[in-house]
Amino acid sequence: MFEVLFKAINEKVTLTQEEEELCKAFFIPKKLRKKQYLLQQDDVCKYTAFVEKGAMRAYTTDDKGSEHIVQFALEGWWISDIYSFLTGEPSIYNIEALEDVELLLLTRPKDEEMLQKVPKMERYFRILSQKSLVAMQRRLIGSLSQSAEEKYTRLVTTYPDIIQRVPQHMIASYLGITPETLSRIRKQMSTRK
Amino acid sequence: MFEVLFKAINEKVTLTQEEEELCKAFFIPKKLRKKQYLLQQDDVCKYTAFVEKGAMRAYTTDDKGSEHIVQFALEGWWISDIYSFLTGEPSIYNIEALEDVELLLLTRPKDEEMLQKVPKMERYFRILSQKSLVAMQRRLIGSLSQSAEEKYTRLVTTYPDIIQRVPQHMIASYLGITPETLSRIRKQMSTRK
DNA sequence: AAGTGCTCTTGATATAGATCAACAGTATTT
DNA sequence: AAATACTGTTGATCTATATCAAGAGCACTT
Repeated sequence: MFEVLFKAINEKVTLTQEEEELCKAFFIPKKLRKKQYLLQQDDVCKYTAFVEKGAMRAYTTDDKGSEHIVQFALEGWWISDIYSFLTGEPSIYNIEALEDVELLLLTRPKDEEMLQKVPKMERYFRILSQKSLVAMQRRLIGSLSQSAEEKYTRLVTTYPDIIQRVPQHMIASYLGITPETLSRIRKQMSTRK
Repeated sequence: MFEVLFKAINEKVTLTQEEEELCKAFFIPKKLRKKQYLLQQDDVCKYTAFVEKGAMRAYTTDDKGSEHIVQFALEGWWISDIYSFLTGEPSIYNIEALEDVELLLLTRPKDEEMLQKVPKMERYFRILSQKSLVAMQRRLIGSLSQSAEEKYTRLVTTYPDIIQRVPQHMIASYLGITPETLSRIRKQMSTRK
């Protein structure tokens, strides 16, 4: 149940056996079936979720009704709307299960309590957010400077597992291009080499 | 010298007088003249900088030679290439003073030492990176879903001070559009209302 | 086994924004 | 005070990608 979580955490900080046990108490295990939602637009994000198994996505819908995927999360990743989670403001995101998933949830009070009792977790989350920030910066620069094909190629090489498990039109939405364009690009790439 | 810094920190965590004094010792004050660089592409980012006074920018140059601005930093902001700073890998960014600036620098060892001695700073940086992450997500979604005009309008309303102090072609670069397009957009907007 | 959704593909056409080029003000430097 | 470098504007043309529309292949459901 907690294997993936502590494996992930211990890559960044080293928890003692006691600390691990302490932490466990704060998480709420939760299963979702494919297509179920952890969070819907305009609700407050009550949980930060760690994905033990399965795949999820976070996306917004803009005024014209088109979806934009902010993040995918496979096993070993965290997903939530931190802004809404921390401020209590309604969220602009939807978080949906793309497969049957097993999650470990933290509520706001549990999160705070855990940071109090296990200060190493403060460090863990600092490192984690800095890492996400770096990745997000890269993605932004990519979206400003790269062609649709370059963006796709980079995604394929950095996260091949996502390509395998997620429908193509969602990949397109993540990259900020239309499904049609992605389809044409893939065709080109395949006939070319 | 440290007014802006501690004002910024105390908005997120509360430091005692002793803690403030402790912290001070870790920072290296540094002045740069307009157009001087704190970091150049391919060098390792040795410092994380807090801007006490002035304005800076971080940018990359892509294969085709065009510049993409990742971040501006006015007084009260932090700037660095965290990735290079934390890993010791060469940086892909340039960090340049846009005006004469007064900085407070942290080296890697000083940073670690400070986190050890003043654990509240761990919390401060965690909160700070989460906030930056949220802002970065917003900017990404904007860049995927908004028209050039919408992006510009949003920048004007969220950071009016940046617009005042930074040349227009850099604003364009930050938004991921050409200077010509920005010029035309501004003209349109002004004649329209 | 037929029906109803998804998911992806392909074609025709439209468009926002890029690129290239020239020029005019303003600052900075010498 | 002249020279040189920035910065922003405007026009003409080009291009990557979007949009609209139709159809084909699967895969669940009943």
